Amino acid sequence: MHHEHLADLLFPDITKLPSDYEALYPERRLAPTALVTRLGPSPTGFIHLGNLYGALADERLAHQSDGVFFLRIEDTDSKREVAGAAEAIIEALNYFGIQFDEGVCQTGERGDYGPYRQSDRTDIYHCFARDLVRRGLAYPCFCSEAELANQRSKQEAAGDNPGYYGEWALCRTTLSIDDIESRLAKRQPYVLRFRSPGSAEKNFTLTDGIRGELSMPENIQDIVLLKQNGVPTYHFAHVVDDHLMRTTHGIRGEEWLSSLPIHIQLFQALSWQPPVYCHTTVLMKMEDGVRRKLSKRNDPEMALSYYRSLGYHPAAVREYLMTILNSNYEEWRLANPELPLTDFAFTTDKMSSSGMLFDIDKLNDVSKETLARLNDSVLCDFLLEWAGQWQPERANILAADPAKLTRILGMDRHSEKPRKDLIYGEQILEHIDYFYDEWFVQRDAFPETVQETDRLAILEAYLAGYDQTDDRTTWFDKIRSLAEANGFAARPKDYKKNPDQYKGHVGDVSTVIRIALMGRSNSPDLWEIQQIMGEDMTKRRLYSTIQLLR
RNA sequence: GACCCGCUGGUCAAGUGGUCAAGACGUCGCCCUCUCACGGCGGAAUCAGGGGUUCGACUCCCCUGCGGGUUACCA
Repeated sequence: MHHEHLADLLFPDITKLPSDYEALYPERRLAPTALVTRLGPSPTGFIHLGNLYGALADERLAHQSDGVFFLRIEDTDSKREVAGAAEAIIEALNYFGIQFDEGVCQTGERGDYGPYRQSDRTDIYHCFARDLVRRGLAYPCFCSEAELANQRSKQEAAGDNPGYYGEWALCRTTLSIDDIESRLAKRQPYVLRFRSPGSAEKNFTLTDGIRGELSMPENIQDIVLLKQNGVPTYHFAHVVDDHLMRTTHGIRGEEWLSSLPIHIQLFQALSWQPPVYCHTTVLMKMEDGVRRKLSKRNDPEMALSYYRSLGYHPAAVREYLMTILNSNYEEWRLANPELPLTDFAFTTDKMSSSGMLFDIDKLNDVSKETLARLNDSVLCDFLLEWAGQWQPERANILAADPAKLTRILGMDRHSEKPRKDLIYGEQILEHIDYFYDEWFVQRDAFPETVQETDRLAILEAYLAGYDQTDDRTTWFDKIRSLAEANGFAARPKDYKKNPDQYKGHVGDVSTVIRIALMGRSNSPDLWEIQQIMGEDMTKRRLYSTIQLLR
């Protein structure tokens, strides 16, 4: 009976009963196969690739099953909180195509299972904490930080596991109700601890959505439920929330695997069904020959903003993430190049349980394939928008003639075998900068194999015979004759057969023209480039190079 | 230290007792070709190690090693 008394003592202001909340947040009226998932970031202001990786899994699982995906802000640690972080998270995920159905949003909150910020749910946590106290499953602990530290060193010295459990859980057993009452009267600070019913000898098993059967020893730690300031710990808060918000699948990082016994025990203590936990793996990188977890401090490529600022298309990042998220996605994509990724049947059991290396080469390849499927004007709009945000001064130059930019981006991309050399904004700009006088630079030198006098002769003859209205074959026939006239083979094969008879072949000649026109020896189809550049720029570039050579 | 998770080519991986151990990226070579790109063909390259169980182990069990995580009134 004194549990009841203690509960009243600790939570005098709590009037609602657990059953009230159960009624307030009833089972969702969804199809039995519908999944309810959530993203529960803490608002530290930093959102990384790992967050997006998990969010994409959450999103797919919920939406492909006609379920619900919601955003819950887990702000129980005010020390780490950054103002405006929630909005930043929403905006960043939104950019990469992740939409929430429910929870915290730009304009506040929406949904019937809120509030969705843990800091607004104190009464709810206290109600269930009170219930645990009432049932003898939680108790106040007055041990100070110093006492706990002291105890921990004793445990270490004795070779015992550290923590607040069994014999070491002093406040669990030694405190009488009178003791507690007088300490409370003196306003002595305390935390509320869980009275763990576990035993270290016993194991429990459960099925992880990703890892399958898991067997772990029961939790025996009397973990903290409510901190001194009355705010719940993650352990307690997420259990209450996931139940009341009727979450069916809890996708989270593998760093939570170790505390799974705590969470399962809490669900049992509250007589609730836990969600299907799905513990994802961490993203790592290779450094000095060893695998290392990707860290936000040292690895800029961890930040989502990194990809945004470089101008990776959100669809490319999503596509890459899908390939590492589900091992059969790539195969599916190969068979269905045109389908939206939402047509893919995503499953948790195809997710990897071993730590994977982040592979920028793969991302780039996926990005090439993705951009190849985008039509020119969409790509153009994307590039303009990206540049506008991250490179305003360059954006102005591009935006002056969007039609030209569209043509540039469309070069050689409309055949059965389109070019796939566009990867991300920054790279694309570098790729096409020769179209703009402001960015034109002599990147490559003339080939050594072509004498200086020949360079000049070629360019002079080319300019003299240049006709913007030539079609592609006429134009190239001119180049062939130009090559021959200057002692170069009209066809590379002729040169290969008799290298001694020629100075080089038509390829060398067009390289000279390329250098003059674009400052580089490699480029897409020269004729098409000239068509886009226009007669004026083409002739001007040829002429100024001729001047230089003279 | 203890506990937990993981370990197939350089990378992502398929595989669930019997396979010449898929595929993709990367890499190398060849072909196509005015360069680049695209595409085509081909090559090199993998079951962490050791014990079991079994007629037979990448697959099951144990040990070791390596990597990661947890061990907070952070999440």
